[in-house]
Amino acid sequence: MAGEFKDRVTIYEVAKAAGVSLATVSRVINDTNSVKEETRNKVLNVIKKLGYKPSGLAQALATNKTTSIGVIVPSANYVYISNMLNGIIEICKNKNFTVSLYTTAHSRIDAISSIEKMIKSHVDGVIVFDDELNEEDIEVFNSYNVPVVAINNQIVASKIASIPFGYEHVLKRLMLDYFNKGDKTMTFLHVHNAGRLLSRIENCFIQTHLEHDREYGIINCDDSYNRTYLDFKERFKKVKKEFVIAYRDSIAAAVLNAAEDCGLKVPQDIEVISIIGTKYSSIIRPTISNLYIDMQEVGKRSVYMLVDLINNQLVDKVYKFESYYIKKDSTKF
Amino acid sequence: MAGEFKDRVTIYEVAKAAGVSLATVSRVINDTNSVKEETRNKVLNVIKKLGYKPSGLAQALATNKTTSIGVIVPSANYVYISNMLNGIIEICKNKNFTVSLYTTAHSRIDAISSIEKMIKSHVDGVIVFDDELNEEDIEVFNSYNVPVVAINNQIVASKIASIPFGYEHVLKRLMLDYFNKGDKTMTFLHVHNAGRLLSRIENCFIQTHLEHDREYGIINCDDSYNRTYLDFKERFKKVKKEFVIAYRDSIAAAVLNAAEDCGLKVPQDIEVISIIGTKYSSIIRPTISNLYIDMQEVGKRSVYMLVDLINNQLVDKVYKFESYYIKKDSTKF
DNA sequence: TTGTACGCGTTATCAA
DNA sequence: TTGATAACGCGTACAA
Repeated sequence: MAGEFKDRVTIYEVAKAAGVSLATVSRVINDTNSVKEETRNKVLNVIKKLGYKPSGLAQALATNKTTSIGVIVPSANYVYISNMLNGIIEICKNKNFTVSLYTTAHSRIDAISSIEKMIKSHVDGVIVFDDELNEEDIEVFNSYNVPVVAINNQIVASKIASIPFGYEHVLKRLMLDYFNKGDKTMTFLHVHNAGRLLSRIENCFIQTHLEHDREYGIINCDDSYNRTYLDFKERFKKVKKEFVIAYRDSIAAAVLNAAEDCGLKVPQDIEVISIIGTKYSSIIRPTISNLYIDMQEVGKRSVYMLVDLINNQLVDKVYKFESYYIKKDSTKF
Repeated sequence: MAGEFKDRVTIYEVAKAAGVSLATVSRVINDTNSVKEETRNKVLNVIKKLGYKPSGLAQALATNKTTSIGVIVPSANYVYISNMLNGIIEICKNKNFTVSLYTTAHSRIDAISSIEKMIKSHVDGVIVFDDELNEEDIEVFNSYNVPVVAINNQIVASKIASIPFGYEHVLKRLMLDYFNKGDKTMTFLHVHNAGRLLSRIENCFIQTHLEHDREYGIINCDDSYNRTYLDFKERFKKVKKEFVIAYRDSIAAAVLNAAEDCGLKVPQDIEVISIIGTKYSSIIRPTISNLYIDMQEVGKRSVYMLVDLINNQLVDKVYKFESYYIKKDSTKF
């Protein structure tokens, strides 16, 4: 429609204007081979004058490398995920990779379609932190020769590396310790469809209680601050003593706020821990005891591993992150 | 190195296997023109059997469309930004666009290099929410014919749309109201290099005070919970009455926590508002009065506008988001 | 309805 | 040190 359309400058036009062949221009761009200083400068000047920028598309098509990676997560809206994302992006900047972001919103359909799109777009590698995708799905990438780093998921395959999280060990020790010194029944907040990590931890929770012949509670809870707050305001009308294990800080905060609003004391009456601690664990009052993994570091590490995987020089395909317990004011110990 | 390299299936192999020309395969893929039902099925079967996925690169090179957009923000680590990001991604999924994410970390060098990369990678459009980039920088995109939606930044140019934020109006009314009913001096937390939005608001703050011949305070503060908390713990040894205007929830929380730890009452002794409210305004206790804009909606709107801009059918190039005041427990009014 | 041939903007191989 | 020229994988007039 608009007549002022200004076409992209191509390598060919640069060559013409500089009076050389396009091969020479290509050499200058990639400073490969040797080009006479004189012609190099001539070409560089023309490039600057014309505002030429090589087409990443054409380069990618010719070299079979896009220097872009795909990242797939359930949502960008969780603090621990954006922390990870930030780590990923930071290292990608150093390594000159571009990040394409895909979210599943806990929908398997979205997850599958994301895989399709990534393969179509020739990403050089993929970082997966999403429970909608199982081992089989991830191996689809491999069949298209796309390396994958799977976070919170231990998979072994040729072009797949993984970063598993260690929560069970710490949690179990925490629980055993509490069995000795604590005075409350522990209740686990089960969230429907919240992924494998939470399930694993829930299993650990149950298992440990069974092994030691202890009573425990499990209650369903929405993955929402407001719902959980309301549920617990109701619950705390009857229950006056409880140790609650919540998935995230927001959920833990909902329990804490409900407790306070019901006149219960933390940690005397109610104790709470958050499994995935973030900086909000220290901001919210009372501060929330939590199991911590530095997600920014996870993000960084995942890129390091992926880049090595892409270059066929990754030695150790598994890099485990152990969580550690940070005692704050929401628990006694 | 590894011998098990499996090349990508191309349209040509599909054509050969199906006994048709590659043009026909292309037609089937894009269901353009008419293809006989019989041959279509034949081709589709081969596609499925071979696991063929069209190369986005080649398609993009041929059609001059990448169906990908670039998003540039200071960081993925702020809650209000990830909210926006989530909105952007959601609509992009609907519209079948891929999102490439760039962060500047408040570095102009990073910002400039992001622009370069986006242009190289042929993004169909860009969403800019970053103060490192000024009007001139953004017009670079235009010179390469890349449409831009600028958030929190009103720019007029042919292929640029903008989403300005309205804070001043609400803030001013709030202050005037407080001049009448309030009992404290207002202090503005100045953050070095925090961008135009905060500067604008600071100006409004000063201006309004001057106009009404009122005293006011401005203090420098780091964009960090911990630093701010420590600073205010020190400050509240002397200052016992203050109305503080903070940029974000975390910073506001730092002030609130410091006040509490100094034995000051909120909102009797200390009042606090957060300019960019998020869900944490309601989670943190006391809850934080704030100026709210639904950043998820901003994100969605920005994509709608960008897509229209790309298709040359955007009618209104400016869509303003007005903030509104949400009164919580950290202020009296 | 189908096939041929060219173009998209690069890199890379081979000669010169 | 340079220049032709063939890929790279697709879309699309044009012709059949």
